[in-house]
Amino acid sequence: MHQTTIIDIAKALCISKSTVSRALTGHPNVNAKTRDRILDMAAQVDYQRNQLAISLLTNRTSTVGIMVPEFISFFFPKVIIGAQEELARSGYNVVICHSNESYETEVANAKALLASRIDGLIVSHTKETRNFDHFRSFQRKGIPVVFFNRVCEDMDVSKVTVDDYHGAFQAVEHLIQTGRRRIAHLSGPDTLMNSRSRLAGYHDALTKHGLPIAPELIISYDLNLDKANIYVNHLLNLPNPPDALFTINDPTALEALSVAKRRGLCVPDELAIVGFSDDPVSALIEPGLTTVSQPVHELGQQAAQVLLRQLLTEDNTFVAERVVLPTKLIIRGSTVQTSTNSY
Amino acid sequence: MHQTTIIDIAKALCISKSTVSRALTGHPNVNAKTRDRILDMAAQVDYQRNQLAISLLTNRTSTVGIMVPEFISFFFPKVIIGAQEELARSGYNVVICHSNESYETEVANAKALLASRIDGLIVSHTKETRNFDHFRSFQRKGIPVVFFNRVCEDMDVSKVTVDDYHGAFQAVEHLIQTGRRRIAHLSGPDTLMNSRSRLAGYHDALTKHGLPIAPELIISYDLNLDKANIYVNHLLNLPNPPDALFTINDPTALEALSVAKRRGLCVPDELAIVGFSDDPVSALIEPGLTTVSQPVHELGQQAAQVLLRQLLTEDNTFVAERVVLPTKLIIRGSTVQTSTNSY
DNA sequence: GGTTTTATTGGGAACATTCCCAAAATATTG
DNA sequence: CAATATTTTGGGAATGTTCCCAATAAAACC
Repeated sequence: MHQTTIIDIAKALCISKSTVSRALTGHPNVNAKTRDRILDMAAQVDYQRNQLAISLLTNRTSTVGIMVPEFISFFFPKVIIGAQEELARSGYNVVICHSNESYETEVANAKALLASRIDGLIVSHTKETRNFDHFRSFQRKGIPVVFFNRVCEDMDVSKVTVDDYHGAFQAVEHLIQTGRRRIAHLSGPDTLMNSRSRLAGYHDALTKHGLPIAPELIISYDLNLDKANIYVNHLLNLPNPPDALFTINDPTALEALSVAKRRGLCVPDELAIVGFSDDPVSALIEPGLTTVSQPVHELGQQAAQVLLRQLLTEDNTFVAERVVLPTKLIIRGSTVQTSTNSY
Repeated sequence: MHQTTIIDIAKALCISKSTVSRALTGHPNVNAKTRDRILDMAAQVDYQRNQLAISLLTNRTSTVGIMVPEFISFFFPKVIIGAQEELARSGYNVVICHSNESYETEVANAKALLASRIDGLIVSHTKETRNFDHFRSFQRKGIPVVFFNRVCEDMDVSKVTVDDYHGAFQAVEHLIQTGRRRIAHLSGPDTLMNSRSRLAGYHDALTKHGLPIAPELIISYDLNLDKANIYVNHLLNLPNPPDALFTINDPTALEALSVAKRRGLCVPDELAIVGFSDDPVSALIEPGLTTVSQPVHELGQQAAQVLLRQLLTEDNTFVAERVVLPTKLIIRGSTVQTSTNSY
């Protein structure tokens, strides 16, 4: 099926395509009467410009790609919305790819985005990603890349994260200050920079307060929630079990909470639990989950702003930016006995 | 910055662009030796085909647009994933637009998708949408449209939904069978077809069991969660308050649950609550929320399959399909006293 | 070795648009 | 009214690719 083009309009009105183009793009050098006739005709045939042709000619798509590993959790959608709002303000469209935590899919998505000639890329990589060549392709071709949340250390590109180290440090310090001494950490895979940072925060908080690092209390897992309860049970079955658990994220902490309940453990008295992210669910359940909240929407905004700055720097003078947003410890019933269980 | 083209490769090897094109597209009529040289060179310069040029020429983008009103809740992301899996299998890319429940944004998104020449559209409209002309544009231009979840009655296009009427009917019947007599309904805006269907199911269940329709117990609201508690409180403040509440969706039901708790009402004894959708949170809270679950992932799959069938029917012989997926009532503590509160 | 067949290659149109430059039409000036 | 200035219009190149058709090169046949 043929879609109406400016040539169709030109023929119908017996004028040249140049004039039609001028009228439709709002160029001033066109007679008012002619312009009206053209606009009328365009409306009548429901003309829609062909962005493909324009992008091909101008070598700009006004489209930014956003790649995320998943978007079932609240986190990535909210980041995307933050970024999108910011990008829309500057006239950029967004195409969203989710890799389903699969490296293969991520590489395929990268190729597709490259072929579709996006102007920039905002990305959080999968937990499987060890090789970043598919992202370096963008860099080589002069397409700005901004990493967020899960960033690649080795690439000289802009990165936007929250202060994972400090958030974890605060969380663990809170557990120590409320009297816990055997604090376990259910960590993420070491492919993830934020996972490593949180582990470092955990480590340093213990050390600062003179507590030993117990390797048997540190478990790194692949974020596959189905397996979380296995690891939590393993920890609780230890001869000398932990009195507190700091997890890589809230879903894991919620699993832990459910395991603790199933085992008849009293939370927070027998086991204190702290998550990371402040998932909306964490405030709804009982006891409420103590967690490290991060400015999710702002994360997206900042990533977009950094990218926009780079898109506006046409020459190659742009230097990679590093943005670190603050986290905040939210204390709820999973670490501190609350007088009331109501909301 | 200039990206490598087949012409660059052709010049470098002193051959014609036609031969390069043939080699890269896997056309058989090219000398094996020449092909190897071309593929080597392409790999060396990290050549990426320009999809814009190909799409312009072939008049096909192999891209499907998916428009949703929001994607913070678990529902739409999961539908999108279902659809995307299915579409990827047939070699289609997906571009996702969310309208943030704004009609203006929806129209703007539709224009952008039209300009970017998507091959097909899967859509759930905003709660503000009363005029569907921006979707008729696609139809007129021969671009297949499939509505899901929130469908437009007046358009002759394919539609995929769950059985909202029956789901609501079952939910209300369950409330009646467990002894409730004054059942309130917190409904969605009447712009939404599924909202109207659920209201009809509520209505007919009451009628079937000889219960009166009490207009003061039916409130239609705009799904703005901040206001939900106002309406719930209003209902509970009635001289003759309801003993059960059926809500348009789970987030609303969760708000109601929280209001009931704040008021010191015992759920389910003094107030039974049923939601719709089976949000993951509904199983985690206490009491668990009784709700009507829908096959979310399958909804996306089916929408994609219907669209794919239409995309393969090149002539105009395709007739609109209507798919209705079954719902299932999940009974939890918010309507029936459970012996244990554990998971 | 010449002729026919087959394999391989190159040239150019087409896709829809913008933008530059020249041409034409109109308006302004002396 | 002629000369000049201004407005308005049209023609054509360019964007990167595929595909058709013709041209060339190589192989096969008599």
